[in-house]
Amino acid sequence: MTAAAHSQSASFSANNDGERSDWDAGNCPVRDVMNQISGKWSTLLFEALAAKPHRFGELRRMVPDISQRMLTQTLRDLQRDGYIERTVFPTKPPSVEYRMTPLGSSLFEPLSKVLEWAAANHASIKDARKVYDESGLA
Amino acid sequence: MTAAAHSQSASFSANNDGERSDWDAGNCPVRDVMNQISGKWSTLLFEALAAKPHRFGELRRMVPDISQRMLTQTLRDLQRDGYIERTVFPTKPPSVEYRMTPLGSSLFEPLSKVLEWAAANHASIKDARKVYDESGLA
DNA sequence: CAGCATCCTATGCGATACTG
DNA sequence: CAGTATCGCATAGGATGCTG
Repeated sequence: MTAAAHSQSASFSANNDGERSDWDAGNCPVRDVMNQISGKWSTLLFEALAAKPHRFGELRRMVPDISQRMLTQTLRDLQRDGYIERTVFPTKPPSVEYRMTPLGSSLFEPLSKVLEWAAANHASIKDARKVYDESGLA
Repeated sequence: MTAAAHSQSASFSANNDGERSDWDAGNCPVRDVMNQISGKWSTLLFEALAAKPHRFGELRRMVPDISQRMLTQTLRDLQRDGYIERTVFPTKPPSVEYRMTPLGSSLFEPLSKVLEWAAANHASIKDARKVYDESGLA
């Protein structure tokens, strides 16, 4: 179907039957997926795990600003959606490894392109903001 | 630099100088850009405007669940970042047209790939969630 | 038609303290 | 080491009513 199923015309709009506003919540693929990967830390963790698996403490050091609460929670959410896999090694003290699943890797492919775009065009955006803010519309 | 500058190793982690946690806020391109496009409605509006320009009321009908408050605000934010352009036609009553800028289109290119992925893999994700939730870890 | 102003709630996220 | 449990706040976003 591609994204075209969402874009213009009558796809997610006109419904002359007068029912189903079923695009709410988990029924809209775009929102359902974006909602997850758009968390404050999800993409950073994707990047961190893209190259190779890492342990909890490693991820913590790689993304220094994250709180352990959010690290735990974000990892759980990503695992729940099937993007990453959690493996516990019953050593003492325990060690836990997180790695991307095939599903996660397949998402990261297009996603990484967006992240590259972000890095490449960050300056343009900051410029645009400056222009907008200084045109007296603030 | 690409996304690799963010991923593993010492890029955004180890800083033996012991200063700058400057990745906070608007200095991290990934977070700065993602923060915007990850709003609840941003991607839907991107899709809506990708094909052709639209007026306020049209967008409202294309994304029925959005409140006009959020429609206005999201459009303003996207305009501020330089993704879309707002043109007022001084007719009576007034009409306003929104259209993608080149910057917006260039972002939508990689972004649309993610949205296509979302549509294509939505089922897998819902499955993964089901499995996770039913494995008694809920 | 295309908004702006106000009020209110839900929740994402951070800080801190405790555990197997 | 790799978490869990509480508390608290800031803000994204919804509902409603008014305007040029």
